[in-house]
Amino acid sequence: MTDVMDQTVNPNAAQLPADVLNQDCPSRTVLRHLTDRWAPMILTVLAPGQPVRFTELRRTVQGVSPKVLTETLRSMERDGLVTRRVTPSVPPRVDYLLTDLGASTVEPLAALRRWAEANVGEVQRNRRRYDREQAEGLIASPCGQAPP
Amino acid sequence: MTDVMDQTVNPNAAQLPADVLNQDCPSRTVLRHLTDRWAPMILTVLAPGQPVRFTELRRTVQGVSPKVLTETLRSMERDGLVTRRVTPSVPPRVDYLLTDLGASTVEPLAALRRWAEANVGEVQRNRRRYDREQAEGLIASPCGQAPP
DNA sequence: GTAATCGATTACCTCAAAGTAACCAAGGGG
DNA sequence: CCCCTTGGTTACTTTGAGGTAATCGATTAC
Repeated sequence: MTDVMDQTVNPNAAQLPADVLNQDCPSRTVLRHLTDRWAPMILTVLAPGQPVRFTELRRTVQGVSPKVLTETLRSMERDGLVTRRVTPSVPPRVDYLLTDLGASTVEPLAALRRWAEANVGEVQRNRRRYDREQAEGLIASPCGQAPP
Repeated sequence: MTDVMDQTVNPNAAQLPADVLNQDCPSRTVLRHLTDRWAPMILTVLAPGQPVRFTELRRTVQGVSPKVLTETLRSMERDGLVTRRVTPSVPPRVDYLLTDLGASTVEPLAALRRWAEANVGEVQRNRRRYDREQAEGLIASPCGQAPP
């Protein structure tokens, strides 16, 4: 659960301005958690501000296993992005909701998600073109003969 | 190099609007590449628009190995985010520069990077508080006696 | 002659993240 | 009596992303 990179490796880096390009800057761990496999999707679901139950999250974020969903939510709770609210009942009810800090990630992450959704077509075309050109270059020269 | 998720698993999902929450939507692969470990940092360095040499990239993005830098750049070239420009000389010179598509990722990714750099302090405080509260709950009850 | 440069590639290894499957308690419904 | 529910946990396995170190070829600088 705890992360090796949570601590600053180089003690001299402690009070310098944060810079993800700097190997020792702890902002790298923050960026990595934000870009964890499931975190952007979870934050997308929580973005409207309504509390969401564990099982509903599990259904909405398609393909996530309960183990990984729990782990990711714990990590986000530890970072202060979400609040876990337990209602003791049978069956138990647990809601997750954004903190103010978590809510401030919604805009940047939504922009990234929108970019991916808007440009998936162009990216796929680029990939096909690249793979085709790679194959051409490897198999034969323009005249149908093997390259020198 | 090629990616299993590059193809749509469910053929019926082909022409639906892109949605990262959908397990079969190829936009998920796009989002994942954008959030690859080194991609946001590489795009940060290329953001100004000037071509950047391989070795300069290697120096600026601290901690990246040549192998992984090559892999990441290839993947970004395949997706159409960067252009690789070779100048045959001795020693060889290779520049990388953003395509228009790549340039359009700069804003969203820079916003994410800025968030990480701006909030690293608060996140670290949250982590310390969470870990402290966890330790308290596990070790002793408020009266110094073991919990029932 | 030999060291350094650049932009890789290769083989190999490691480790953390993710996946799988089983199980839990405490009740309610059939 | 058995199974369903919720929100997990545990143990185990898999994967793949990433890291390490060595090497390359062609040339210039020392």
